[in-house]
Amino acid sequence: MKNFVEELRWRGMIHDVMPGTEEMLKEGMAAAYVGIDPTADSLHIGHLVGVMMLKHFQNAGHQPIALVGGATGMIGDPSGKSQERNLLDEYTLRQNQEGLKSQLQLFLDFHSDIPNKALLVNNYDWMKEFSFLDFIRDIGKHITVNYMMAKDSVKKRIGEESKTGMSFTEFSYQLVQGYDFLHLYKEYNCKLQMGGSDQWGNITTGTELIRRKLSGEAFALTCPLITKADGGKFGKTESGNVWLDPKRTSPYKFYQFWLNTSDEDAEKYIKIFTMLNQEEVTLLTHQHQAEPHLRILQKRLAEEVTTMVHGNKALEAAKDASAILFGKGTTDQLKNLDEATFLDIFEGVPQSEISSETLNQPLLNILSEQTGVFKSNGEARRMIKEGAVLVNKNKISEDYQFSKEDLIQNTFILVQKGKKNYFIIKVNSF
RNA sequence: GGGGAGAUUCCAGAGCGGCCAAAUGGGGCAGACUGUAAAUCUGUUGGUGAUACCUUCGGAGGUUCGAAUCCUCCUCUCCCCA
Repeated sequence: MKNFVEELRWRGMIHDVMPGTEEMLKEGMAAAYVGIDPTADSLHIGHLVGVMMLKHFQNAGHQPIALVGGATGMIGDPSGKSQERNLLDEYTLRQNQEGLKSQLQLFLDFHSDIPNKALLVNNYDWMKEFSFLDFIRDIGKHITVNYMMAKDSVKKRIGEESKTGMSFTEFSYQLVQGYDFLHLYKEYNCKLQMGGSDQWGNITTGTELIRRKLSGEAFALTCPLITKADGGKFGKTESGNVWLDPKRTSPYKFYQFWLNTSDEDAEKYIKIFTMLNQEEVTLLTHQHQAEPHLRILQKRLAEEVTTMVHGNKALEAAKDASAILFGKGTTDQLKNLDEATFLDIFEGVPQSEISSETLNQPLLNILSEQTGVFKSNGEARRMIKEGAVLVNKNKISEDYQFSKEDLIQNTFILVQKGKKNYFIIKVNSF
């Protein structure tokens, strides 16, 4: 059995850990859980840290439990939810749960007969029948308001500078989450909850509850919140979240996301998001520092994560596409691609279709109204003036007019908005 | 229940009768420089038939030649007292 805490420690994945956790885990197989909000039917990379913790946990010979927060997710956003809405939500919830599970299987072993196979549970299952009265009597009784108020998450919300206040629902959140822990402790002998550092307060409410109600001992471990060196929010791009679902974020975009991390972040991320061992990471980091322009870390990071999530084939496709788009790709090369390769490379790149007659319309018209490359004529005009718009890799000016000459394989036009944003116009010729 | 403060463009936050599509900062996007990095500098950041017009400053009315700015009512938020 590997030392789980030690493993996370060198990876920089420990923010805080409750004393005794390491010792407890050394005693033998244990169970730990991480909560996931089922707000969508796909994970996004913000979830990945928690998932990786579970993966390492299973790797170390322990049993990982992924808890889908169906109940907690419902109260997380308390504004304006009617009963009807909640019913609908249950249906969505189940679907989301299925989506999440299929993705979690990429990381965790749910099926084999090993004793530490992963589990997926949904707190909605044990919360839905729990009446309010029963809850405040059986659970609320064990935790004082004073204790709950002392939490940072609460203090911040009721303090002087707070501008929004805090509803009772939000206040009770930590207790509901605490109960989850108690429940898993009883049902699965789960003694550890993990999560982001912002979860520390909620987790310790759980351990406290277990101690007061059952005189049991439970533990907490949190990882630092993932940040970017420039202070930006991790996991967001201009088009929103980076999802694991290839329908939401194409493998190409996914690959590009990791490839684009800054040097500083790449050193951190490769430890967190890949399974590479310490020697490999150290070696790669040294190589990278010696020749930073080769971006060894970013490439390896992108390869590892993309393979893990989308598989080898998708990785190769993403790399091919990247080479053509960012390598020394020229207009000629572009035009020489056969249709299959072209479509393959640009899979996931936004597309829109127009008819061949439309091609004769003014440039701005085509770029905004007809295809939605730009939100408005004004935006299109501005960007063209800035030299940010390329057609088939050539810069264009405002008086440019599309013609048959622009069609790749008689069908496609490749429009670039800046260096990184591609767009395909498919011209139907009939 | 009483008293006070407030709701502005993606966010924060100025503006308090015309010069306001609305300062400033952040964020976003783009250009230059580069290594598809960071930092830096520059431009841009409601819409259009663009020296003008249209829609926008919590909602609905009103005053005025003219309102984000004044008045009335409403909705919501925060703070203090009970």
